[in-house]
Amino acid sequence: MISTRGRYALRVMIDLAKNGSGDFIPMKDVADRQGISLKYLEQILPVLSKNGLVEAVHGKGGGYKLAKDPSDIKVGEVLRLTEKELAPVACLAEGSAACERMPKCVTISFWKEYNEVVNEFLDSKTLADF
Amino acid sequence: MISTRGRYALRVMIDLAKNGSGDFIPMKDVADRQGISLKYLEQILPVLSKNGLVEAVHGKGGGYKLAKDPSDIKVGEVLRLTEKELAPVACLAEGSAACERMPKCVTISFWKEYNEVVNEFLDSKTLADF
DNA sequence: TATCAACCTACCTTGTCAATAGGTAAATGA
DNA sequence: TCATTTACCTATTGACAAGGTAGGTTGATA
Repeated sequence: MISTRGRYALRVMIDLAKNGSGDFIPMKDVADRQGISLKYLEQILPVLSKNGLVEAVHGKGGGYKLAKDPSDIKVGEVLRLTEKELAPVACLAEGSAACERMPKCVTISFWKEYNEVVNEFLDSKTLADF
Repeated sequence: MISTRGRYALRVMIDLAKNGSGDFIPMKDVADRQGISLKYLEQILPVLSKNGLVEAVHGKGGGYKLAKDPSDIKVGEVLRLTEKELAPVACLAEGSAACERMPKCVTISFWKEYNEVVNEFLDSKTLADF
């Protein structure tokens, strides 16, 4: 089950793509339109700006806007940044210690394939598809 | 992230397929081989026998065995029964109340497609593939 | 009839989810 | 210069699920 973090992030990005006319949009507007707590969004978005998916400007007249063309932003990028883990098993996660069962594990190659199928699908979709 | 319930269930099924010579195998043997708590497996397996994936026999000489040929048991069947939810979002789960945002939701068709991709992959694999 | 094994139910501990709350830093307009 | 706006940072909280443990009951066999 994808968590609200990832789902909200995706909705925000789509909202920015639709309502973005070049200028910066305060997150308060997006939160109102989407019916999502502003405070909650505020702790989800920094990771997206730090990784170059959106540009952020403080202060009056500031807000967010997409850093790239919607067709250049993959859904997979958004979810991998915001979702804690997309990998199906712990041993395939980012900084995971090697599993001791690894040598005789008969399921690892299956889970790797699963992971690839999911990520390929998510990377085949961009914000422009919405 | 797939939970241990689903992953253990899959490993048990593969174990039964490999060590099954036609007679019933006590779950204690499987638990020992796989290094999984017997008590935990005991609350995972009933759902598999109730849904006809394995046969169970009580008492001395009893245990479990696959109810069908390994090539006739899809990984998707095992995981859908043991995993609480495979659907990516709540509104696509089994007995879920309709989401009020549904009419104007722009992501629902995307999540449906995601769900189909995952389930098709899981149903393309059987126990015989391990 | 003793033993084995599936099955049922309750409980417990730990951790994550989904927020809420309060404050700080930066940028702008008046 | 100062008030306002907006992004960003850091707890804290309540609810709930994950991942077991524990004990007992039922069914089948030797």
